[in-house]
Amino acid sequence: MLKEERHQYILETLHHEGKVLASELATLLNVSEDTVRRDLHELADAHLIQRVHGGALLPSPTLVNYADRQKQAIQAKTEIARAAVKLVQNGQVIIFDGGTTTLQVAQYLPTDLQATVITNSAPIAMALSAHSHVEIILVGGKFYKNSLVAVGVETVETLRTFRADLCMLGVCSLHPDLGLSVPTLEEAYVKRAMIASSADVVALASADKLNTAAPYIVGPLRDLTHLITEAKVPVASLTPYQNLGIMVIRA
Amino acid sequence: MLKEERHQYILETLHHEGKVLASELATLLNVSEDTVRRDLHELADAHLIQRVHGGALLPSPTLVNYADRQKQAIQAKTEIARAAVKLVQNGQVIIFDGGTTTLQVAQYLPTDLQATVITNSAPIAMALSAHSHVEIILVGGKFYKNSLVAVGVETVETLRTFRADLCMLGVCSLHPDLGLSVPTLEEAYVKRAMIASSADVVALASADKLNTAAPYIVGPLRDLTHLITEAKVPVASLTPYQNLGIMVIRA
DNA sequence: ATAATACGTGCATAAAACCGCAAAGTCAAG
DNA sequence: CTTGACTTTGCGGTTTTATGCACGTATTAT
Repeated sequence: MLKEERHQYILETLHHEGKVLASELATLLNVSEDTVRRDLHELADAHLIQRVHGGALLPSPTLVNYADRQKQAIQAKTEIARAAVKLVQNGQVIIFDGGTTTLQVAQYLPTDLQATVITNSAPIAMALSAHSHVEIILVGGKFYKNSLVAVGVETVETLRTFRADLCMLGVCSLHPDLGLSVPTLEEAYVKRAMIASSADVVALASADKLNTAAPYIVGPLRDLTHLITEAKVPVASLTPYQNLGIMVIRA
Repeated sequence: MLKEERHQYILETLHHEGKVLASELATLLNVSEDTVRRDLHELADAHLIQRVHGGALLPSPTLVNYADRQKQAIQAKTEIARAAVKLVQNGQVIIFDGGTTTLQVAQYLPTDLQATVITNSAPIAMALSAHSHVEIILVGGKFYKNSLVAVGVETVETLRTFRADLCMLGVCSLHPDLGLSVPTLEEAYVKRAMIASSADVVALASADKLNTAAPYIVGPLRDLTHLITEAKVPVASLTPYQNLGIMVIRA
């Protein structure tokens, strides 16, 4: 295995996992720890990673914040992401919502996928730039700094003009009676527009999102066609969703 | 077997396998390793492959590319950026073009700046998220993977609806007679729209951009009000720009 | 405080790259 | 067909690079 391949691999896993351990990399890549250390050293010199005792972290502070959140329940999110990826097919038009979970999905899409992706999320657009056969439409608007997505009238109006096969929706709160809800009004409008423009709507919800509610209601549960959540969620608590005809997947 | 055939074969396997090893190719093609090395060298010169110790990889994917570009000539870029930052004032509406130089400018903006930034660049929007008093408008459109900006009709139309005080324009090629030019048609349209919507236009051009030209003309030099370039550029070569009334700053 | 782990450096080795040269091959004009 | 200019290729020798190992030091954990 070439040095540059290892570098590539290290950067990829780092972006996926949020951190890497020198010892793990050594066994994973079948090289001595010395070599891994040298690799990490070089990457750090190029400011592509942040070297720390025992391994490395993501470099930029803004990314790290984002990475922090990403680290939380990484396990769960990657599993949800893997399950979500199975739902997409070549040739589809897919709307991608913002958020760390949907970003995971984007990163796990096969690199040779042919599709059109519509998104209001800057990180997702950037992540998908590596996929040479994916056409990316960035939906503009007022930029919301917390979640790094565009929101507002323009975003909603633009989303309306599309007709997508699939929508990957990051979910903040989901409740059998109250439906889908979010913490800000703007996000509610945007998600509503995404749902309205998509044939199928896939909600990605980690366990802690289930059976909670937030101030602004996006819409009723029957707007969703699929719900992907963690395996640890008890089957019983998912029956209300299934009863509404939602295809529930426990990743 | 002819040289061109080998080149063809090397490119094919590279695109198929993702990498090639010099040693493998030598046995596979029944030529000496020296010959293979010479082949790889030529292909690398033509930027068709990325030469590494032991073999070659695909020419670096976009994201890495972007990071690379950001690394190069950091020194010059930060100086240009520092000079550019001095031109912005509180309360202004500023259009930010994409590109690594303008990204530097964004990063060097004082964190307490109060302003509205309009941009079609995902990295710039993300970078400015750290500035809590800057309102960010992300302009959407077809996402161009190379430079991580939105382009296309929608981008241009949206840009037209704004009226900015200042425009930070990343420059590809600048020539006293031919004016401002860029490598793609789409970018030309976008930059033209940015210029049209701004009272002042600041061009950021490292030394190697001066007195060069690219296929697509954005417009004449008199569209610019300011030109910021490196200190190492000889004063004499800047007089044609000054004669047009452009305020030239050597950072 | 002490053990365990991780780090950095120098060194040895093997592989890969580079250099110059001469042999072999290619091509076109006479 | 032959000659001569040019290109391409392989070979020997040298230099550079990559990697693992040993060992002393630094950092973290118990």
